[in-house]
Amino acid sequence: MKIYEELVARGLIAQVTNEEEIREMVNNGKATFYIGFDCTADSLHVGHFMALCLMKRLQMAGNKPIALIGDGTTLIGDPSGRTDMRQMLTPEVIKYNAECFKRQMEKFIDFSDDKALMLYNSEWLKPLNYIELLREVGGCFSVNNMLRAECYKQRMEKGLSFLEFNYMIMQSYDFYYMFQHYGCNMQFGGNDQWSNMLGGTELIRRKLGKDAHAMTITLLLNSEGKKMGKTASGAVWLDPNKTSPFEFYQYWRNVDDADVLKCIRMLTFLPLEEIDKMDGWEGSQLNDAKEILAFELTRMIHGEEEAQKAKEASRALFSGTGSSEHMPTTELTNDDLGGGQINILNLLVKCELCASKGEARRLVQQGGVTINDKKVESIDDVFGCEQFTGDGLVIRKGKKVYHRAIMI
RNA sequence: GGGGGAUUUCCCGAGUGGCCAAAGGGGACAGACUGUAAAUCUGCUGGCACCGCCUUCGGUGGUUCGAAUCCACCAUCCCCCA
Repeated sequence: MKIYEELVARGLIAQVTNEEEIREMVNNGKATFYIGFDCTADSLHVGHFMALCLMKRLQMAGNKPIALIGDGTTLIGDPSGRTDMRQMLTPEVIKYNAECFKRQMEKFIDFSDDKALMLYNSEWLKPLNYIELLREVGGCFSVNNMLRAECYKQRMEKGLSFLEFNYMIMQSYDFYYMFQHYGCNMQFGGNDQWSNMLGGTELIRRKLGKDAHAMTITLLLNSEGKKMGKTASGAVWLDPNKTSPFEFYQYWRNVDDADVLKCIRMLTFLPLEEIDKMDGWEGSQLNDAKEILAFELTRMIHGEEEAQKAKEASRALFSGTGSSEHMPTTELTNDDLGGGQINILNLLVKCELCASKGEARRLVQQGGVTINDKKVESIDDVFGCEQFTGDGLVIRKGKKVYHRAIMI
């Protein structure tokens, strides 16, 4: 099976400009393609990870990836999929974020020997002169068409500033520029980028009379149609300091039954034959598939060792043996235990398991807190400092959240 | 530039002078049931020293014994006309 067919079989491809030509290109390693990354945060997240995987798959098939760090476009802000204007980031923050991205990508994509490129679009966007730009490419964009684009449509009611309206032009210019200077003949991106990407192929066709291609990656949606990779507290990050390997593992261990196989297919590098076998799994057997998914992804991002640890910690906790070794831990000091003891409510707040004492009170009253396998019955329970020595206390909130508190 | 409308707690959305920490829904969280799944049912959802007090209804001032509600100005957004 060739790479293009594999991508289709994995359900990764959403839309393409010209299937025949694209298949021909990628299957024969003739594509130089780029994926843009807007540096709006200081770490990549799961959505980016899909893009990175795709880059890697195509790179393995002999194609040349360009990771485009959008430090220039981020100055404008992409309105796609947003109902509000993005917060404006300062150039310093953008620069810092771009560096963080770079470090994470290098672990994943092989940039040696020109096998892949990393470019920054500020390089060519910043020197642009307004009048010159308008004269050069302004005529190639039809405002009528732009307004019909899906990414702007949803903003027509809420309001769209001229600043954001220009995002498509900047992104198109990126493609146009790289087409000419780096031989970049294809663009990849999330399906929500489709209209922006077409802007680029259109610009190249009008200005240069040449064909360039675009292809979008299926957005990873769960069975309810929501974007995956998000938790209540925000995105699932690849940076272990922002989302610990254990949390990362647990996120995937907990996906809905309906989504497991799709995730394995789209995100892991397991051979398709192996995945097809899992397709027949049902009921609680799917738990094994979830474990495989969680392990594979954790391994790819945090390495074999961390993945193994996360898996063991998870198994230990949920099978009841309660190994506290890899659990998130809060270290308490003497100050926290004024008078040699601490109240259950303060303890929960201190460990950041609850945002306020009121929330902690509620939680305890509803029977949602267990300490060392014993349910906390009263909001007046207190714990003396001697209980925090050694392995400390294992606090369980609800069914799945484990936390350890120790004294230092 | 002119005219009309909007801004409510995580989100949507009721509320037009006291009975408002603010209906209803969604989401989140917890309990029961389970397979660390889904569905369902129940509870819960500003803070605290919790039968009481404190801080919230875009911002700032004002009217009033009392304001999310009335007035003035400012900000942001939407619609219509240019």
